[in-house]
Amino acid sequence: MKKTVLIFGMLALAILALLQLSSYSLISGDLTIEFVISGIAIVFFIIGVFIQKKFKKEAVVSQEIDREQIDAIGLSKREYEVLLEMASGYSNKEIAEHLFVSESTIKTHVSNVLLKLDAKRRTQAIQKAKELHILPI
Amino acid sequence: MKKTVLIFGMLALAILALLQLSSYSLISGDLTIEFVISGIAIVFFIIGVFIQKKFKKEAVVSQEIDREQIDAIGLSKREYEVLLEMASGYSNKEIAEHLFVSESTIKTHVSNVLLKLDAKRRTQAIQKAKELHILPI
DNA sequence: AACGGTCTCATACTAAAGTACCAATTTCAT
DNA sequence: ATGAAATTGGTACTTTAGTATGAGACCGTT
Repeated sequence: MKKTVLIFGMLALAILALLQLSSYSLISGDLTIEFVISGIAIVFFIIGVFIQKKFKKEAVVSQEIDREQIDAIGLSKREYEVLLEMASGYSNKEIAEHLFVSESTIKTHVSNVLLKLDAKRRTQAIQKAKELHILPI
Repeated sequence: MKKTVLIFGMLALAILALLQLSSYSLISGDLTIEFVISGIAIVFFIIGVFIQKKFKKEAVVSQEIDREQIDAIGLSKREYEVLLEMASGYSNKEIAEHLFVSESTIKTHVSNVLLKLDAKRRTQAIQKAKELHILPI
């Protein structure tokens, strides 16, 4: 995040410098008008591409999760937490430790998640959850 | 695809027209140099953003799988196939049926995949594979 | 021809996942 | 406050998953 700010700051400076440079070049007559304009066009085109790329990457990574879908399915808060842990690749025992409950409890939650997502295995549940856009990434 | 070509053609024409227009404007002295340059900069910046967006949209949907990563990890062709099936949520038995081999064979492949991805469970393997960009979406 | 790698399959385990039922608490809205 | 839903937990059991080990068959390379 700090990196982004830094890059944008430097970019802004570069743009200003470029504008100044081209104005002076034109006035002093070192370069033709067409050449300068073409240069400007190319540089700003590249900058546009670059910035869009940067934004897109961050937008895609933090893909929206469909909260309406979650309670349309009927997943409770706790069950959803367990689903997230499952999707992260943790075992029932590990999930139990993370959430400070017993493994039995996790098994109950997992079974409920499988029922509600109509899945036979946790891997299938994860896949279905992904298709329903209720999982990050 | 035909649409894309059309858009690009019209864009190229627009760019040329813009360049011509600004040259004439400058020569005839209707506009100041700074104004024209700024205008050009803004327009081309927007064009850059637009084009990048167009390309990205198509690229993101079918997110690239990093084939180099696959053999950097040392996954064989068959092992990767099994990994894909795992990620789709299938059981070993189902994968065996899909690939026309025995469940024993699948177990062997799965074990190898887990080893190579340094995972303890298939869900963890899937998660890691996702982070390594070797899985579609 | 010999070798390494891959793919195949089997047996015999251990470990984890998942099911079925039951039950006590807690939470929360009507 | 009362009832419904959610959370927690347990036992007992079945089913998958995963490990370890060994081995035969195939393929391409040197």
